Amino acid sequence: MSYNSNQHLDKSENDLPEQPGFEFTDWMFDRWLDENSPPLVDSAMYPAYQSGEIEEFDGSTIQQGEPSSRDNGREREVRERFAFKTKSEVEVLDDGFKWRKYGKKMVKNSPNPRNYYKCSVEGCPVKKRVERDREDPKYVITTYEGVHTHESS
DNA sequence: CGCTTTTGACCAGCGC
DNA sequence: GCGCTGGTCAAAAGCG
Repeated sequence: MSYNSNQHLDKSENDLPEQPGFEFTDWMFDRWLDENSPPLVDSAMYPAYQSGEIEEFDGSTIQQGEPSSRDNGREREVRERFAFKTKSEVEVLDDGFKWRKYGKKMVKNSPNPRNYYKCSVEGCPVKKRVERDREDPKYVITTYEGVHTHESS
């Protein structure tokens, strides 16, 4: 497969999909945000990722990366994580799942808060994190963590 | 009424 | 140790 994750898709805000029930398409792009970045994952892969059809990208497993300096040799729970950036004025994008917000934090180096959500379906472990881009407030950064154990809606 | 959101408290890891 | 930071909990408030 050949996804071009670095390509900045230039679409206007009018191109935002209808809600509800929009699908992840190429108007989004994604990337990991910290220096311990796991491989880039194109948001176009999301549906396949979600359904478990793919687990790899560019030969690397989509997960939380190798133990980094932060892990300091300890065991780390391996979870899938998945981030992308979106041009949007609304932070909460309806992705077909039901989310319950459970936290809000101010992050350093940014005037913007970060919001923590959890999937509210029975025992579903998926979490998501939403924040605005530090230096370009027109963008919203969404990070999914985990895989849904159920269908959407 | 049954959920969600809000919000400060709490906790654990890490650097000093 | 202590304090900072990022992540989570939970009690109360809010809303359909």
